[in-house]
Amino acid sequence: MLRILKGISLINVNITHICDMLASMAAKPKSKKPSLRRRPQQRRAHQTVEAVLDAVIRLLKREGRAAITTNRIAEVAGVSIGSLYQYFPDKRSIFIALHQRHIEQIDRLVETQLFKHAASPLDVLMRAMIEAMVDAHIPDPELFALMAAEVPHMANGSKDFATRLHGAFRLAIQSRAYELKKGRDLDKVVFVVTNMVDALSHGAALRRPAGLSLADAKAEITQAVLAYLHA
Amino acid sequence: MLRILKGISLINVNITHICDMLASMAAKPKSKKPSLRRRPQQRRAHQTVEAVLDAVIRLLKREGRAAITTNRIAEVAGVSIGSLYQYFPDKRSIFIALHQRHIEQIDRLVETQLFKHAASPLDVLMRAMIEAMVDAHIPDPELFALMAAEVPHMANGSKDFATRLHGAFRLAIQSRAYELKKGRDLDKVVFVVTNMVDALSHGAALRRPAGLSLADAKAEITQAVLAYLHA
DNA sequence: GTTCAATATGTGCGTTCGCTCATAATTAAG
DNA sequence: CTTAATTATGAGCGAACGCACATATTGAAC
Repeated sequence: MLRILKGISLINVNITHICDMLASMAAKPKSKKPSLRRRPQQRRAHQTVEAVLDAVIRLLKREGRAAITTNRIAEVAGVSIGSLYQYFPDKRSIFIALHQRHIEQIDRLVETQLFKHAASPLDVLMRAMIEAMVDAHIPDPELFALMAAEVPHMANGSKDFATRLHGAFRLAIQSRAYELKKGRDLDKVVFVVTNMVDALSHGAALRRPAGLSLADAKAEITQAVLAYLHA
Repeated sequence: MLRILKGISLINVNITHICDMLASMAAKPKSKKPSLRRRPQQRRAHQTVEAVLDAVIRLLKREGRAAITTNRIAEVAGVSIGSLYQYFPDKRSIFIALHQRHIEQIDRLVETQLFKHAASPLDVLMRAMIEAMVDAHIPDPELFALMAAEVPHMANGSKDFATRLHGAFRLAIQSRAYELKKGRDLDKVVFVVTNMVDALSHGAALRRPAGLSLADAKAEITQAVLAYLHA
């Protein structure tokens, strides 16, 4: 998870200046943007980084998007603004780090289901993946919108999230293609299923009507996906 | 100098009403001062307002979110910053107006289909609504994300967009409930269908894979929705 | 023509915000 | 202990931005 600034075995040159120089000089060809400026080595440093990321989420929920300023983040995190900038080169990198954290969480979840149900039929796997996805979006439903807005076009180092999710579902469906009716276009199917699950997961967490329980929502989403797959 | 931007406004928004709304909204704690914001009465005033709204879209597509500042909006619109603030009390109100414009466009589209297919079976109506929705999101796919980020919690005067879309689909499905199997929960069905159509419309416009034509995407979305409805 | 309201202009003010830097405190290692 | 690396601090700077205001221009009605 931690991106390392490679090649800084130099003695004690100001790392800040090196990063700034690299950023300004090679902004075009070097798309490799580390999310961290200084690599935390001690326990308290890790705590600082985590505190900052958590503070963003807390601020977002408590005071809304407009309140998310670097000074306020540091304040809510209980660290000084200077400490914040020891580890994050700029404000955007904070969102990128948060984004990566989220991506890796979802990624782990999906892969766990793929592995656990490696021998299960399509229906069982789909049900499991949908349940996992919905659960994953329950704690912080607004987080997705925040990151989609602040991390423009997934310009960070990691691979585009939608593409990865796409790949996971492609894998899941492709290996069970024999369960589908002959002649169905895999590209279309994967496109529709991925968008369905992603959108309905967010919808279930964020816009679920009052009278609809979470379990019922999951079941209904599953029904919809399976109905399409078996059409 | 006044430049006339010949953007074809998709809809015939009543700017007057928007401005009235904005004015009354600004006066939450009983403003002692009359509204400073002007209500456009002449043709050039309407052109100014439209030019501003169009400029936001053009800026978003050409230079991204970060470039959208009030001064830059005025510049791209070919209007002075002073003129901009003659009609919009603050920056956020620009996004609200844009949001309103978009909502009314979609609203009109959906209602048109509801009316046109008042006597059609569910399948025909659904197909028409899906095609209309996809078409509506083709011109400016990134606009949705922008407004979702800038217009927090749909705090404007009009009714929440998702709720209205929800209502339209409820109407469409409810009146044709006899086509559905007995015992299906209308709330669940409407929830799933609305989210499906909305998300897949955006997906088709924004994330459609290279090898998938628009027509094919529409057809596949329709198939998915109908498969679920007839499950 | 005259007159006044409506509209247009853009300089610049006040504020906010991202971020730097000099310095101090803490920890690790010898 | 000493010493050096790591981490923490926060006042404040420069830039950008939202927006007001004083002024100029245009349009409509007579």
